[in-house]
Amino acid sequence: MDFHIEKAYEAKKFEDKIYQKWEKSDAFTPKIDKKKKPFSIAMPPPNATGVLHLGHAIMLAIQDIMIRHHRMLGDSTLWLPGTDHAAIATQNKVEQFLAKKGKTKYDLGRKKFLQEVNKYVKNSQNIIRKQIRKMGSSCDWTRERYTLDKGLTNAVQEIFIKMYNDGLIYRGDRIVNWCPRCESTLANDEVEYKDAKEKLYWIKYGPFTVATTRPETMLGDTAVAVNPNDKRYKKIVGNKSMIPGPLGEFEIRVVADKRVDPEFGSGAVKVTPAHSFDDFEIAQKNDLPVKSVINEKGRMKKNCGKYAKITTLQCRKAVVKDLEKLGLIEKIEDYEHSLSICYRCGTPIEPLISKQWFINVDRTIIKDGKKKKSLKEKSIEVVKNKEIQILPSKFNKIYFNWMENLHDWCISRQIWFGHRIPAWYCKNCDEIVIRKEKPIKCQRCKSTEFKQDPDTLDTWFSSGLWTFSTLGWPKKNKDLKYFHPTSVMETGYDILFFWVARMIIMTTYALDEIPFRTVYLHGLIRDREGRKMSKSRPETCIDPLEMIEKYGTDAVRLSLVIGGTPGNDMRLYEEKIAGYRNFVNKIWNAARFALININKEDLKNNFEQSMIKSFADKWVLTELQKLINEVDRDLEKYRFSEAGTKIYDFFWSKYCDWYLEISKGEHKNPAVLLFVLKTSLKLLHPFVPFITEKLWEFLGEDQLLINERWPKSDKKLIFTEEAKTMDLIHNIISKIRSVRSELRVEPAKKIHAVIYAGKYIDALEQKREALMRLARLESLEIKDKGPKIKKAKAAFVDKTEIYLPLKDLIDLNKEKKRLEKDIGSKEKYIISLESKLKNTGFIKNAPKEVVEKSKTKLENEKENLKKLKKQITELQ
RNA sequence: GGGCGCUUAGCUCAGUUGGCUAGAGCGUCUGGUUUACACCCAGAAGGUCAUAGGUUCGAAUCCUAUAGCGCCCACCA
Repeated sequence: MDFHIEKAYEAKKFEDKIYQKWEKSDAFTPKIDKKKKPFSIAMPPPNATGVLHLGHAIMLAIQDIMIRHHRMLGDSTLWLPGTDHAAIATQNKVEQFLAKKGKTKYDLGRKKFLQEVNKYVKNSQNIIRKQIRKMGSSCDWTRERYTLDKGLTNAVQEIFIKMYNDGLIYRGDRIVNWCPRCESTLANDEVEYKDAKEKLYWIKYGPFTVATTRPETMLGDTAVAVNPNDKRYKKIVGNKSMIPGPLGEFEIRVVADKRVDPEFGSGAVKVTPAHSFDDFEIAQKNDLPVKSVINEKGRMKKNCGKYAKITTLQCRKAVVKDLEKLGLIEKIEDYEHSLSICYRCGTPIEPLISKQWFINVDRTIIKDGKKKKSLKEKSIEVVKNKEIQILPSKFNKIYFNWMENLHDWCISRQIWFGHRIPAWYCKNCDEIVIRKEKPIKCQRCKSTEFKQDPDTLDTWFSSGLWTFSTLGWPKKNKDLKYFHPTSVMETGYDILFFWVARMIIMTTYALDEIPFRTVYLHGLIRDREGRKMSKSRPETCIDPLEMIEKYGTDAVRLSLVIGGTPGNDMRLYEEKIAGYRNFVNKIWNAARFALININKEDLKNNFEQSMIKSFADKWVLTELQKLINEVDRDLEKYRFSEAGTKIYDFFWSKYCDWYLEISKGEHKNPAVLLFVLKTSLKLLHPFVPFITEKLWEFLGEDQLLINERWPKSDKKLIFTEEAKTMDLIHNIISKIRSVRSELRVEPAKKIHAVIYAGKYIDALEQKREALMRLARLESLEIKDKGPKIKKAKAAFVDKTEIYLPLKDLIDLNKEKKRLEKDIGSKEKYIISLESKLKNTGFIKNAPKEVVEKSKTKLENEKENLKKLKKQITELQ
C-alpha cells in the first residue's frame, strides 16, 4: 500500500491528541443501561498537593487496564476520578510557603488562610488532572469529585449526624497522640516510629528507684505502679507516699498493674496519666488523679512553677540538673528505643489529654438480622464471609488482626483545613447541638448565641465515604443504585488500614452495603537496590512524567504492570522502561510491515473463514485463540502481569518472528496478516492504549479502538493438527539454524539439506519455500524416508531426520565431543523416564495424559539416541 | 514481643490445581546491511530452585526445622 509512516514510533507526537479524541468521543462516560453489566472503580483520589509520582502511575496503569478491558467487554464501565483535600498534608504545604515569607497562619487568620489553601489546591488539582490524562487514564471526567466539594461535604455532615444520633460518635477527654508542630491530634495509625538514641534516667523516687526517658513528666506523676506479684511491694500497694522532687515533695499512690515488669530496674514505674497511653489506662482503672503539665505547643504548663512555658526538652535538661543537685539521680544510661513521631512532619508525638470527638467502634448498634453488631464486627464479617475479596489473600489475616485490635477512632483534628465538625455550642449554657447549620435558638436557655466547634474532621473520615459519596449519596439517585457497590478497589497495600478498612467501616454502616467486591492491593515501587525511593536520594527517584516524555506512556505503563505481582514490591529502573519502549516500537513496525504488504481492498474486507489458506495461517490463528483464552483467564483473576507477558510473547515471538517472516515469501496472506494484527491490537489496547489506537486509525478504521469489542476465542479458528505441523516446521528451521551456528557456517552461505519427513512429507513440501528461505538453504530434498547419509551432519526433530552435507566444515573432534555430550544427557533423561514408567505408583496415580506423554517422549528419545550413536560411530 | 512474607540464571523477576529436561527480560558471548523494526535478526553459554528433613508414584510448588533478608502491628517505663 502506498503511504508513509516513520520508522520509529514517537509517542510524544500522538499521545495528547489521541487522549483528546477519546475524551471528546464520550468514550469515558458510561450510560446507565439495565441490559448491561455495570463495572465501576472509584479512583483513589490523589492528594490535592504536589505532583504525580510512581505510586499514582502504577494505580492508574492497573486500573485503566481493568477499565478498558471491561469497557471492551461491553460492560457499562465507570471510572470515577477525583482528588482528596488531604487536610494535614495540604495545610502543611501552605504553611511552608507562608513560612518562607516569614508568616504563619495566625497572621492571616482562619478565613484568609483557607483562601490561600484553596488557591493552592485549585492550582495543583489542575496539574494532577493533566497528569492523570498523561497516563492515558480513561476515567469519566464528567463525574469528577473532590472530597471538599459541596456534595461530599453534605455527605460528611449527614453521616456525622447519623452516627451521633446512633450513639456512635461521642466527645470526651481522652489521651491522644498530639503533634505539637501541627498542633493537632493524630490517629493511632498516623503515628510512625523511629529508632532514637536517648538517655535513660534512673531516679531515686522515695522508697523506689524508677527509670524514665522523660524526667520532665515527673511533674505530672500521680502514682507508682508495681507488678501485683512483686513480693517486695505487695504490702504497700494502695499506700500513699511522699516523693521528693525538684518542685518539692508531692504525693503519689502505689498501684499494681500486671504490665509492670518486675525484672526491669527496681520493678517500679512512675505513672504520668496525662502524658502516656499506658499510664492513662492505669489511672482510669485505679481512679487516679490526672495532672496535665504539658500544653498543646509542647511547652510546660503554668502549674510547673519555675519550669512553666519552656519546652519539654528544655524542661528535661533543667529537671535533670536540679535532680542532680538534689542527689536524686542514681545513674544515666545510653538508651535506644523507638520514638513516636508524626507521619506528616516527623515531630515527636506528645501524648496528652484533650477533649476530642471519637467514633465508637465497639458499641453494638448495627442491626443485622436479629443480632446487633458493632462497626468492628460488621467490618470483619463482610470479609470473613467473602462478600469482599482481598487480593492477595495474605492481607486477609493482616486486615483481621488490625480490625480486631481497633480502638475508638479519634476523628477531630485541630487544623483549619477540612470539614468543620457540625457541632455548635451555646455560648450561654454550653449546650451542644449537632446540625449542619447554625442553630437559631438554644433549646435549653433560649440563647441565640452559638459558636461552631473549631475543629475539623480527620481526612480519612471523608475518604471513608468515597465510593458512595461520589455517586451522589445521600440522594438515592441512579448512579448510586447502578454503580454501587463498586466492583474493584485497587490501591497500594500501604493504605489498607488508613483507607480501605475505613471505607468498609463507613460504608457498611451508612448503606448497609459493602463499598466494593474486590480489593486489589499492589506493591510499592522501589529503586534498583530495593530501597524506597525518597526525595533525599534524587538519583534513585524515577519521575514518571520524565519517563513518559522520554519513552512514552505506553512503555511506562508496561514497565509498571509487567513483572509485578499483587502485594509484592517491585523494583523499577530506566532500562526496564526502555525495554518496553522497544516492544512498543515493535508493534509499530509490525503494523508498518502489514500496511506495506496489503492493499486498500484488503483493508475493507471482513475476515472470513474461507480466507484461511496455509499451515502458517492455521498455526497463527490457533495460537491466537489459545492466547485469547489464556488472557481472558488471567484478566479475570487479576493476573495482569501474566496476561501482558503472554500477549507480548505472542506478538513478538510468534506473530513477528515467525508469521511475519513467513509472510515475506510465497505464503503471504494479507487477510490473516491483518486479522491477527487487529485482534492483537485489541488485546494490547488495555495495556498500551495510545499506540494501538493510533495504529487502528492507520488500518483504516473510522471507529475508535477504545469502543471496540473484546475478541472472543473462536473454535472454528483452532486447527490443532495443522498447528502441530507448523510447530514441527519451526523446530526444523531452528534446528538447522542452530547446527549452522555451531558449525560456524557463515549466515550468508546457503547450504544443502535432506529431510526424511515421514508422514509430514506433504506438509514440508508445502512449506518448502519458507523452509529454504528461513534456514538459508540452497537446495532441499524432502523424502518420506531413506538411508543414512554419510559425510553429513545429522539432526533429529521429533521423528524427522535432517541431514546437512557439510563434511568439509565439520571439525571431527569437536563434533564428537558434542555428540557425546548430547548422548550423555539423552541417556540420563531416558533412564529417568524409564524408571518413572516402571513405577506402578506413577502409572496408577498420575493422570492418563501425563503417562501418555511420558511414553511417547521415551519412544522418541530412544529412537534419537540410536541415531546419535550411529552418527558417532560413523564419524570415526 | 506478636504477625506476615521473601530466598529460583550475573541482575530484575515469572512459575496458576504438585505432573514435559524450571522460563522471560536485561546483561554476557558468537555471528549478521535478510521485504517492518540495530529500539532489529539468528544462535549460544549460564540453575544444588537458601539449607536439612518429611509427605507423595512425583516437590521450585505441600509440611517441619534452620539460616539470611524484608515488611506490618504493638510497645518496653
